[in-house]
Formats: sequence, structure tokens, C-alpha cells
Amino acid sequence: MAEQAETLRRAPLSRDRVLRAAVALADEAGIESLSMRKLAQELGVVPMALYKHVSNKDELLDGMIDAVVGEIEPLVPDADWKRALRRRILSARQVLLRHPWAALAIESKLDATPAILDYLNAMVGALRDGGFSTDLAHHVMHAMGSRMMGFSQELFDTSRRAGRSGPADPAPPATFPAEAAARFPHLAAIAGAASHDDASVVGEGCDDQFEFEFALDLLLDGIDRLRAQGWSSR
Amino acid sequence: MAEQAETLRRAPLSRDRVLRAAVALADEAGIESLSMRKLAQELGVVPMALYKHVSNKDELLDGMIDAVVGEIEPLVPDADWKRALRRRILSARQVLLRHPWAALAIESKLDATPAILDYLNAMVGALRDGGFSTDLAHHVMHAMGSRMMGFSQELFDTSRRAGRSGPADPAPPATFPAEAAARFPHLAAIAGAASHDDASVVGEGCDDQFEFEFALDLLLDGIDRLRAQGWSSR
DNA sequence: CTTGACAGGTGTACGGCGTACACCTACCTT
DNA sequence: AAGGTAGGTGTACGCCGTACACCTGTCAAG
Repeated sequence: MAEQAETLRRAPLSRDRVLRAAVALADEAGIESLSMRKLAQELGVVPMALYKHVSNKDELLDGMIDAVVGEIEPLVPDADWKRALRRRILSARQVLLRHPWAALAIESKLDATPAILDYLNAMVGALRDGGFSTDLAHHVMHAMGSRMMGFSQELFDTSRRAGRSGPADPAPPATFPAEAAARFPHLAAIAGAASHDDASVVGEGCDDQFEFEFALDLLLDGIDRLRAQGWSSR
Repeated sequence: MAEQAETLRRAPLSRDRVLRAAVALADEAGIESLSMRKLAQELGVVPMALYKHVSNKDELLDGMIDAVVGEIEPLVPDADWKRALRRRILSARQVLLRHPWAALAIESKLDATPAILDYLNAMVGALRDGGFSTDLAHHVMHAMGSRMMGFSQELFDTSRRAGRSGPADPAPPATFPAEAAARFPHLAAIAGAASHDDASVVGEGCDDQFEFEFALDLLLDGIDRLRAQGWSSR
């Protein structure tokens, strides 16, 4: 009777509920602490119950990725291919900022998921519609790489550290640690530069949104130049 | 006595020997199957012995990364900044092709290792010497992102599948699986294009080296254009 | 020559992980 | 009423990283 109440209290599991809970857990605790056992606990269920809805952890990750990719705004038709791509890529970036674990998860996959293939397929379509040859479109996809999906893919990624370690992060050092500054003077100088738009700067002296758009436009403009001069293979 | 012989047969462990064995193991079996236990076995030693030379698995990975980064050719001084960068980046790419696990390992690290900081610091130095303002150099570093380290960071990475699953790989499908081609026509078209230099093409119709250089030059040329027009912050 | 510190390899053990497999139970169909 | 089926349970196995106590050979100081 108490058990019956217990059973009724929680909604029945479903692939969708599992995926949603997994994404939420990864968002707030970091992907590295997402385990089948913790996820099951979160859902008030025994670990093995999950396997009735996902076939294994890898497939769970696939589902999570597809869920995230599904949040990206669809391509809006636009006579200007550049504007269309730019807009969707920036939307993708917003999504990936909400789910900091997703970029790495996507990159670790050997094969793209259906949702990603859909996304990329549409992007290629937009290029073709914009007058790109198959060949040039091909090279463009490579050149954009994962930036096509909104990754900034920095080497020094300050944003990624998922799952704040507490209510108050222990104040990340605003500048280089001085000792390091001596050893890497050029990096220190660069870290100090940071002149642009101090308002939207987070902790470091570096506006990630600006940097992303800077790089994105650099690529898009370069690509446009190739297209305009009627680039053909090689 | 037999034990003594056993003890003498193998060279004593050292941090360096551990790191080297770890890199070799990751190269041939894939990073995901590199465990402290397997590594120890490879070295003819009990797992805990490793902890006398590396403090934990994470620090082992740091050491492996530094070892790999150390293989990259140093910057050769060159009056032409573009040539200098290009050359070193292509060298980095060669190294990462030898160690397919390294790109992801580097990207997963939250903080760069000393060797990486050294590498990047020198690259910034080359930019500064080439006449870049601190600000522009900063943006360039972001724009290049991990391509600065020789990553191609593809979404559809055919190369990465580490540790061949057997002597003869079961013939990767040279073309799109047909069913997928119907669903993602633009991607299929692109995959088919592949007109350039069929000689150096691996299995897919796609020359990775060409694509990497294409993207690299697109970026470098765009950057050069900014520099030439005396770009100042914003 | 003894002693004792110390560097480095060993053995055992713990808790966490993914998941195979047998089970049970509520419900739906016939 | 009978039986199939979808979905949650319990137990167990083998792998992982690594804490901790231990042993052993080497070498310097007394």
C-alpha cells in the first residue's frame, strides 16, 4: 500500500524523462559525474531500470546530444547565406553555453548523431542555395570545423568548468599569477590587453562573445571572398 | 635468485619510462583503454608502483601531453611571421597525427600544461615580432583556437579511431550508406565531391591534409589582411 | 661494521563504475 | 480466466583509481 503510493508518486519512466534528467544532471554537476547510478537515484529508481529506456551509457549520451542539438534554432530562410549561417551558428553557441559539457561530448563521438547530421546537412544546403559549388561547400565545412556547431574550442577555456564548486567560486585570478607572467611574457601581455567592452567581460579580461564573433566573421568574410571570385576546385 | 634476475631484467622505473610507455600504449590501444593497471602490466610491475613516479592518473595524462607537445618542432626564426607560424602549426599537426588521442586529451584539460603554455607563448611572440599589436595578437589567438595546436577538430573525424581493431580494418564504407544519403542529400553530395588529388586520399574521398591547409591559409590570409590594414582594437 | 633513513616496488582492500541476467509484478488482450 | 508483455528490481561480476601498510635493497653517518 505504501509501496503502491510510492509507485504512483513518481511519473513512470520514459526515454524522454531519462534524457531530460541526464541533461539536467550533466548541466549542474558536470558530465564527469554523470553515472547511470546517480542518474537512477535522481529519478528515484534502481540503476538497471534505465536500461529499459536506453541501451547503454553511450547511447544515453547520444540521446543527450540529440536533445541539445534539437534546441538550436532552425535555419531561417534568408537570401543572404552569410546572415543565415551566422544567425544559426550564434544560436548554436547559445545552446552550447547552456550545456557546457556538450561540446566535448560531441567531439568525443566517433560518429555524428542523426540530429547533428540534420544540422550540418541544412547548413550545407544553405551554402548551396547561396551559390557555392559542391566543392567549395565541402572545403568550407572543413574550414569551419566545429565552429559550425558553435564551439569556440579554445585551448584555454575558462568557461567550461562545469558545476560550480560552491555558491561562491573562490574568485578566479583576474590576472596572470605573476610567476607565470615571467615565464610566459607574451601570454601575460595578451591576457592583459583585453581592452574591448569591459562591461560584458566575465572574470578574466576577455569577452568570449566578442572573440567568437570575431573569429566567425573572419572566416565567413574569407569564405565570401573565395565564393565571390568564383572559386573552383583547387 | 630467480627473483633477483627478474628484478634486474627490467630497467628500474622512472617517470620518463612511465610516460613513454603510457604514450605508446595510448597510441596503439587508444586512450580509452589506457588504465593504470594495464600500464603497470606493460611495464612488468604492480599497479601501485606507478604512483611512486606520477601522483595520479590525471597527472600522468599531463605528463603524456607535455611529452607529445615536446615533439613539436620549435619555432624557426623567420622574418615572415606567416611562414613561421604555418610551419610550426603543420609540424604540430604531424605530431598529433602520430598521437591521435592527444587532441582530445588536451581539449579535455581545464588548465593548459606548461609545455602548451610555452608553445602558445612562443606563437604570440612570433606574432608580436611580425608587427601585431597586443590586441590583434590576442584576437588572433582566439580565432585560431585549437588550430593553433594543429587540430583539425572536425565534427566528422574519420582519422581518430585509435588502435586499429585488427590487422585488416573491415573496409570503411567509401561512400554514404545510401539510406543516409537520402536523408542528408547535401552531405552526401559533399562527400561525393572529393575531386582533389585522389592519390593522397585515404579511404573516404577526402584529403585531410589539403583540408587542413585550406582552412589554415584561409585564416592566415584573413589575419594578414587585418594586420596590413593596421587593425587596432575594435 | 653497524645502523637507520629512505627510495621504490608489493599486497591487500575499498568504493565506484557499467551492465548481464534472472526475477517479479501490474496490466492488457483474448 | 489465461497468458503475454512492458517495465521496475536484486544480485553479482569484472574493471577501475588509489589509500595504506608493508617489505627490501642501497647508501651515508656514526
